[in-house]
Amino acid sequence: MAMQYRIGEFSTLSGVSTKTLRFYDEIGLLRPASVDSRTGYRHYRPQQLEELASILALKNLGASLADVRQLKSAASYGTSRRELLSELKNTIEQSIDAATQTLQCVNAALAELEVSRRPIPVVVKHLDAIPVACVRAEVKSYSHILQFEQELLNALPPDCVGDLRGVLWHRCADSGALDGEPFVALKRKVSSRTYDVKLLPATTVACAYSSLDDESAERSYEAIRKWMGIRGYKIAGPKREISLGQMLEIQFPLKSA
Amino acid sequence: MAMQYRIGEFSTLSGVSTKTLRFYDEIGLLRPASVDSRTGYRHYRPQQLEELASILALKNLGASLADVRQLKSAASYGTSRRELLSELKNTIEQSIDAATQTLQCVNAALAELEVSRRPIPVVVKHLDAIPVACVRAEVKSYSHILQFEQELLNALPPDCVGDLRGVLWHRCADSGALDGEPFVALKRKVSSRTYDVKLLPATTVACAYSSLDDESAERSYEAIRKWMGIRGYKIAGPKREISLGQMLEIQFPLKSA
DNA sequence: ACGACCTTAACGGTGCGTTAAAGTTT
DNA sequence: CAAACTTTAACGCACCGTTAAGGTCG
Repeated sequence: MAMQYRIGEFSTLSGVSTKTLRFYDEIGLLRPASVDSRTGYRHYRPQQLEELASILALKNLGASLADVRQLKSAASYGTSRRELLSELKNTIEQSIDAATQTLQCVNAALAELEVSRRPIPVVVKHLDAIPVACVRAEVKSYSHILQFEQELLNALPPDCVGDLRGVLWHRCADSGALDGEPFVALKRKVSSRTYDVKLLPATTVACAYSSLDDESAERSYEAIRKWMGIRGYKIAGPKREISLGQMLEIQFPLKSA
Repeated sequence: MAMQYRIGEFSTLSGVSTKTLRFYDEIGLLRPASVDSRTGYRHYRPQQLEELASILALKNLGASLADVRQLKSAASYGTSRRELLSELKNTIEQSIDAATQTLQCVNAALAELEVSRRPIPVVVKHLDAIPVACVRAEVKSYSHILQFEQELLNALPPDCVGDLRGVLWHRCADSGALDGEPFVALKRKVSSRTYDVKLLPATTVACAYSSLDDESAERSYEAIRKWMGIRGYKIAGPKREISLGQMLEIQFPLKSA
């Protein structure tokens, strides 16, 4: 008679709960050596302790149960095991990198709480390309750009103007002048000599919000700059300011990195 | 009229899927500013873009949605935010440590694949205390210990002998003699002069399996030693060998660390 | 009237923990 | 007979993605 255990004893011997053992049976990961056809009782054998140990060992290295099950049915044990371990290695390395990054961000957030009561939230976002009409202009003051925006709106047939509008800010060599480019989204194609029609490229941005006054906007700009600095991001193209009624959304395009 | 968006537009503006927005509504994390009572349509306002951003920012730092929701309803914003960030920091640090450990283990497993076709799995396990009867003996050879085990079994009333039995190996100063202590689990209390009755202490062990021959056992011993070395574990007490019919389970008690 | 929008409802995925109700063994 | 064991079944967790079936808006 071959030695065999019922599920409870196998559970205490292996340190794995009966629920887990039943679950492993259910998903075909570790089937009992035999099942009493009348009572349904599961019976395990000593060798299955080792089999279970090999499952747990892989699980402890981060493998999913699906991975382990797949490995058992694999043709060439050595090869696929190596592949699995390599994948696990990559996954772990990536997660360590990500966690290290996140840790720095948390530390930065804690530091910021010391100086600011209400830190300004910054988030990343992927934007699709947008067809727009726009005019580029150098202005001396921020409010001056609003005139150009109005002119742009007036020059467009009203039925093709989308809801989205804003300003692109190009880098100016601190010459005292601002190089802005108001734009409005287009619902359909138009063409004209008074304005440009182009496609704002798809991009990933870091963004934050502000109210309409300069001071608030400047705080948001600063928050984004700091945020990017911590994460090592670089700016990639003109900043965007999106009008949202009483609010402003400020976007810094990021290098895809 | 206050500016407001339907869920689809709010979704594209924020970069968060409509499904997620509905989910956040459902769990009370971000309620739309208003809901049309007839159609059920949700309406969002620009300010909620910022609110959503603050949610995403926390989520990106590893906070759970429950954490974020709790923070919103917290009395003292600054304090609880600091607490949350500190907890996140601890969690992240721990996960980095754990992942670093795991990474080393994966590397070790990869290295082992180069030398051994079938690595011996090693797992940790928590054992409860076990009441046992045992005799301690110095023997010259491993097989000699089996005689003591038989004597022990003969000396005990058969109805109090449990299924579990094995040998404790004490450290011997390499004097050429082995210091072993066969034991059997007891189902009820007994006492005698020919054997000791005591409680094997609860402990955490690293364990592996082998067949009954010396060579196989030695490979398993070596596997456990290597496994412990990588993880920096130290042994804490006599090793245990558990009889499992045709198999042997070898256990090294670990310092709880 | 058609397409693009919106709604609720329900399943899926990961790895089990946790009752619950009911049969089996000692 | 009671205690200790076993069985299946089903919900819960975290965070949505993904159909599905059916109203609403322009």
